[in-house]
Amino acid sequence: MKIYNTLSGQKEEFQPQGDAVKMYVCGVTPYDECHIGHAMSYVLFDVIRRYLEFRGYQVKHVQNFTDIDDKIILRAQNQGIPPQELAERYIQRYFEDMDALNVRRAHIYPRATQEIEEIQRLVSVLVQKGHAYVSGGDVYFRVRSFPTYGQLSKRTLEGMMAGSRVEVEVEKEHPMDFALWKKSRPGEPAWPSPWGPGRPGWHIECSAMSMKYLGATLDIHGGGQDLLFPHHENERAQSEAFAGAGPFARFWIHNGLLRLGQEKMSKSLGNLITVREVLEHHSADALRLFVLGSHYRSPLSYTSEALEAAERAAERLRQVARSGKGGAGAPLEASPYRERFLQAMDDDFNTAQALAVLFDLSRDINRAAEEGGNVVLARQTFLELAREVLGLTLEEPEMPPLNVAPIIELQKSTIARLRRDKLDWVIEQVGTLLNQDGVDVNDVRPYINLLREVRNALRKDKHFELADEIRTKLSELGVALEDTPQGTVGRTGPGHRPKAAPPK
RNA sequence: GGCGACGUAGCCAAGUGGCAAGGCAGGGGUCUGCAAAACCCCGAUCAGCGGUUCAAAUCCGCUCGUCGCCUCCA
Repeated sequence: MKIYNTLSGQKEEFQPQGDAVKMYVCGVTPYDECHIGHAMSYVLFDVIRRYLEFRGYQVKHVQNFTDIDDKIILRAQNQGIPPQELAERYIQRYFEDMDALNVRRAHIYPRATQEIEEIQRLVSVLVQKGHAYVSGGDVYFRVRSFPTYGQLSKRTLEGMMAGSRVEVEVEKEHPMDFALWKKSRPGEPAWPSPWGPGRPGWHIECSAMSMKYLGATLDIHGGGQDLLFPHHENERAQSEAFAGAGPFARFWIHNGLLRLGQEKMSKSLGNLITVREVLEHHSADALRLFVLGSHYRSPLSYTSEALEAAERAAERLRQVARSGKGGAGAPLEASPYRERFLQAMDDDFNTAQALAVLFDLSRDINRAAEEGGNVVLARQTFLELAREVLGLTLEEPEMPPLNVAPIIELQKSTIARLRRDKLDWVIEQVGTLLNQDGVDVNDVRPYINLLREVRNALRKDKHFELADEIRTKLSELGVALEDTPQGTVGRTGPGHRPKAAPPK
């Protein structure tokens, strides 16, 4: 298995150092909703973890919450609530969103505020070793004490200075020195420390937490490309300076960033689309397919059209998951597809190619089934790869919120016409059902089923005009009816909006 | 200004030296009462120019265009 390592700039053969793969992924700063850039990143690392596990590795996955920082403090002040309350709220949101996306939970979710002691221990040692110094209640890391500073992000101290957007601050020895510990201002959260009351700087919490839970050398350290500098560069410097040895991480993995239009989607630009918003209109499978359809190191542009295309692609895969078992003919041999899939994933997690294999397999399963071949085992392979590795559920999308009134209306008009056609036995059934009261969205399903039954009866008697009208109207309501040799099936969900949708 | 990435069919997107994956959309068929689904058939010489090579989307150079990081951000 080869993985592209940001540090070396090339693909390297991956082997964990011990029995378990030690994987640390930078988590969120919980002060706002998760947007789909987060979704992209965590879905990718979810697939990476899933694949490692699929390959037989035991994975220990740690992901942090940086639950104390300037933005949390500021926003909490604006809302008049304690910072911890704000952080807690968005941590819960994070879990809800990621669960909805079928992202496996990490084994440990440490939080910066619960690791203050460990953080202070690191800072103390760095000061002792001469890698950090105290300045007016702050503690700074001395970048010039770490010879390979800049190696990860491929830049030099000189180069960074040349940009000269760096503000020169008098209390620092070097402009690129960064805070390990920040003196608290009045009203801000503060913890007592040898350097006075304060709080951790950004970066140090990740070093403290990763080393505490995973040891001095990680197998994999992941995050978005926007964290490469300064966050990861600094993390690496302080961690290796602390340990007095390296590497801090054997493989650095960075995902490309999600764009909206021509720009990066980011909190600072305010061009956010939240995970929640997307899941209102699309299935989690569609979002995963959208993300996995391109390479994780490339930037990806979000458009609603792309999501809709992914939804239809998801529907295609679901179709395979739920279709028949084929016949008793020659079985479809799935191992070649499996091989190709693994080969793609082994090459730096080429999910786009792996997905192409899955689509090839889908087509061949359908074809073999049509020709009477046995596709039971082939489908098993298909489901295993799609579900376990790519984290797709392939389940029917949730019933969308349906407007009950038009469906009842449709029933009534159907009944009226049935009367005309003197199909008394149907009327009786429908009438009985209509007498129920307390109808709400959750009671819609039986009505649909009833209409389907009515329609089938009509079809049997060749009343196609009315049968088609029922189908068309249901379709407009977001309910698809498909006549198959096995009978009529009804489906609802985001993938079933009518093709020629009425003006939105 | 410094560093880096990218530019492949209508759209999205793999492919890094040897006849250009896959998805969506579109056209033509098969099946079906009709639809839907499914299956079959149909599409690009890879931003432009020059070079290396028997052979380049794939290597080198230049040009044009887009984006990212350099400040908080997955």
